[in-house]
Amino acid sequence: MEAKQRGNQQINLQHGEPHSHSPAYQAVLRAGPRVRPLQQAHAQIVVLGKHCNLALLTKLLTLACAAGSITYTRRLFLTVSNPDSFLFNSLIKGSSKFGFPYDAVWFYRRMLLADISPSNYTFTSVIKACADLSALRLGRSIHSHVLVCGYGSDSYVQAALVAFYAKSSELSIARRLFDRIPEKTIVAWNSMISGYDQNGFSREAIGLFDQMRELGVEPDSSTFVSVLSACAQLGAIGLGCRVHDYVVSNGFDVNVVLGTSLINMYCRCGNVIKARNVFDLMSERNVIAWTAMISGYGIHGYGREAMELFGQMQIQGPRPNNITFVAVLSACAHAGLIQEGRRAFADMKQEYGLVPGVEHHVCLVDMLGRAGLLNEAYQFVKDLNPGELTPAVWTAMLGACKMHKKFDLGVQVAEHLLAVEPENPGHYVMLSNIYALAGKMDRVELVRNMMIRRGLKKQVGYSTVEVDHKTYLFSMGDKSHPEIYWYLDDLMLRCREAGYVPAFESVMHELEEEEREYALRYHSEKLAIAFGLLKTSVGMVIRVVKNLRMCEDCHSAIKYISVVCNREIIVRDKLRFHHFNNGSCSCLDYW
DNA sequence: CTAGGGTTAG
Repeated sequence: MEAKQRGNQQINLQHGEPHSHSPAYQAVLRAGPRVRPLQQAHAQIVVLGKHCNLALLTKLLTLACAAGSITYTRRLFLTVSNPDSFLFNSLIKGSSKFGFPYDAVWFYRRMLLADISPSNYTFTSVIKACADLSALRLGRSIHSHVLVCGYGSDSYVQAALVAFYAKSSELSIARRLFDRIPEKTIVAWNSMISGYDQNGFSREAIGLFDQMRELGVEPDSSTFVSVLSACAQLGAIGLGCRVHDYVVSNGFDVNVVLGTSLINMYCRCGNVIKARNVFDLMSERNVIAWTAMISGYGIHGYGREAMELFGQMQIQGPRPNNITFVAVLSACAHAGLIQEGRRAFADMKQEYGLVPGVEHHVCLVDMLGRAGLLNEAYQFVKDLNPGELTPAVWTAMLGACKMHKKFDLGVQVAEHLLAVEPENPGHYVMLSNIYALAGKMDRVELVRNMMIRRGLKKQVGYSTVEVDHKTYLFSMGDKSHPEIYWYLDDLMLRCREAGYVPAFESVMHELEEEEREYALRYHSEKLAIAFGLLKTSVGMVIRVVKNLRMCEDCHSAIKYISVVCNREIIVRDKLRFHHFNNGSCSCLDYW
């Protein structure tokens, strides 16, 4: 109320001359969001004896916050003798907006201690801070405070609460709250849809989007961003394209965020050309947009295109950051661009002053390892600081050992990993695969028993394929579509006639000899491809998404399938894309 | 003389 009255007064002042501002106020305005000038302006305020003027101090504090110096903001705050609700709301808003959620909460507590009642404005900001922190307990208590203060039906507070519960992984609470909103704003819908998406529930995100459309609620660009992200996760290019068409034909502005999600969607659904079209048409491109496009080339194995774009970025684009270099290095790793990768890693440190993290080390080991430079990879690992020797780096080293059948080192690394992360089933699978490659079946058995004793299971692999805008999911030995089995049996026979030889060593260790070919034959990606071939007409591309990495046998089999059926098959596995056509794969067996 | 809420990309 107090605020409203003061707001009205402000209207009367609107015709005042700009120079009616006091010198102290002008000094604050001139300083802008920069710490040093603000300090000088503060000194002036004190000299002029205006240090009790709350309006002036509020402006000063807001700018200090915007300048990114929360320490200075807090110091200034402590000099204010009797802060009012205006000041607190500005501070809470500023800290949560500029990335200081802890301070937002701290100021909120100070506000309560000062016996000043929070408003709906206060709550939206402090709930956002809780969401950023995933601070479930705190958020819950603030939620009850919201109800006590009578703001439970404020639409802004409701949307913030839905987002908060979703970001704290409490999706059912978020949903219950959402369902109870009688008049749902577009932001409430967006909060719930993005909540599903961010927690990996892509289908639920899309389902809610459909429901929203059925009710005639008009989506906005933020809705599209979440839906496109869900499409990207699922590889649902059909829906992705429809969203894109809708955006274009309804004249939505493709801003940086929306453009970047389109790029990401097209790349992860297998269409880099369309992604590049979107990139070229964007009027504003920031570091995130460039990085998305570079990473898109990388996961398709188009290393040269990735490096060319990166080169262009260095000349006329925004400054690359750590994430850009992850994209660049992994593009090099997947395309065998060793020299370029080494160079980029050096530039990252020397030219850009960036500090490589775990991901960069993993990329480098991966790159050297794939290329067969095992000694160099191992030397690189040994040269890292003890603190940088993370399991992820060793896992990359282990992958290289397996790929190049480096038995002794592989066993050594795997045993180290088992000691450090005994709960990670992936390490056991790797170790047993290495033993299997070396023909040490007694050891394979040993590792398998150890895994069982510790109650560990390997991750379940599954694949999806899109037919007529619907996605179908398959897991190994899946019996949901019996009609594909005879087809697949026949198909594999034709592949064998064309020269395909099953790679038995790719089978997981727990199987008996005679079961092996069947286990291979019914891998989820083969089932999904068989289904796709059966249900789509000649000439249509088969697109499959797998949650894990493809095995070597499937990779070889699919090359033959592409010949025997004369079809283009695109498989996205956990790491990258494989475009199969005419008996070869775009990864050139370099994966 | 002060703020003006919630959702969104690598």
